[in-house]
Amino acid sequence: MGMGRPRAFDADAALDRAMDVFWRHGYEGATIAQLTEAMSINPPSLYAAFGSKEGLLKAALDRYTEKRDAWMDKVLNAATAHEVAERFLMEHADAQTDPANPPGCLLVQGGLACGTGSANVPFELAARRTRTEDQLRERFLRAKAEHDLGESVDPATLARYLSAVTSGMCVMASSGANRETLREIAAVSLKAFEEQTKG
Amino acid sequence: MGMGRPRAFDADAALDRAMDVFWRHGYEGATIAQLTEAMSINPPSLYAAFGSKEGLLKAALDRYTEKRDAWMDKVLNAATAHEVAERFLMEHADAQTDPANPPGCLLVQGGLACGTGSANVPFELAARRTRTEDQLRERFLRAKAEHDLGESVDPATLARYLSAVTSGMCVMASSGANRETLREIAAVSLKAFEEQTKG
DNA sequence: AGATATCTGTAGTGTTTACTACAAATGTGG
DNA sequence: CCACATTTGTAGTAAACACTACAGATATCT
Repeated sequence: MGMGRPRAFDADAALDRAMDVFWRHGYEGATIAQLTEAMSINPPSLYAAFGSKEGLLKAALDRYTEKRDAWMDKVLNAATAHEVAERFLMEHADAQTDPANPPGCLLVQGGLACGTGSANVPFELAARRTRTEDQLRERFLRAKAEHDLGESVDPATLARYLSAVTSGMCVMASSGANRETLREIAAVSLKAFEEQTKG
Repeated sequence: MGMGRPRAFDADAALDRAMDVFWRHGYEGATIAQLTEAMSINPPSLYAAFGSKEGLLKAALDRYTEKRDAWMDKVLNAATAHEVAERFLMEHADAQTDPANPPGCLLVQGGLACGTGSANVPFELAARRTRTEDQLRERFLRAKAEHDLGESVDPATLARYLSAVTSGMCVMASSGANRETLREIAAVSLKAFEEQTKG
């Protein structure tokens, strides 16, 4: 028995195109027509490969997470907690204003509030944001064990603070804030981090 | 000549209901059917009073801004820049987790990215967010003139930082962060503010 | 080569969307 | 009480939406 006609498009390349559309217009604002055009495929190919619009989003998010993990590894591998925070903030400022991508971050631009038919999309995005926060907390926990951070420091608070600041930078980037502006915010935030780790 | 049949609903009360729907589902996620049901009116009444879905959003935003201005007055009337920052952050933590409203802030939940047919909605929301930032900057400029803030302090940076943090708190509130968590973030942010105003 | 399994492109499907025509209702001014 | 101006409820409309039936194309395996 045969194995069927092979797929004529590269799924990962197509996902990169879809990612861009979701990023720019949000989940609900992105239409199947826009997605298929960007991916250079027809609707049946999209549905055969990803099942549904939401399935496509999840696949795109998986790919996004893949890239983000590689990026986070470099951040988390910094020697000290302070340097982790600095890299995290500054790399975010740069990434969110990278002209190669739409402004901001897909995990925020994708949609914070959706219609009743897409109610779980915001949850899906929130879960992926939480992942980043978890990674930071784990790293700061390790820093505490290594006596890089003091006993009185709460890793969860630090992680949440950094997560909140970068989410806020997302919002500002989406409304046109430039790289310098975001770096400025990152620099001020880093001072709070320093102050928090002293106490 | 007569003045026509009078309107049978209270426009401001109806706008409060519409605000809630936009807040909970975003601009694109909110349907006319949901809006008319929440407002307890029929579509023709909605369109006669507000022109279009986008017109309704703007009217709801005007009402939101009205309430927000009253709230900001109390914040801006604090004696010192430090107290302004403290009130701004803490009041935001409370407001964004007020059970009387959907979580987060309408100006962020409304929609950061929209479809091509609603492309100016994100701009409309961004403009209103900028207004708050402008108010803060003006207040810090005054603080500088009053020697409450030092010569080397940049009011624009301070305002942008606070704006970024509260936007980030919005994102976290929308994904379920509770009041204590937001207050914690506010407290850490306030330290950055203090540190920034010392330098 | 033949049978089989999957993909591709065309051309749709039913549903939901924002929005509205129209006639009845209800007020004001003369 | 009557002409007029505006609102209200019913019942839609055209367009856009996510999604798919189907037939032809293209590969693999025996």
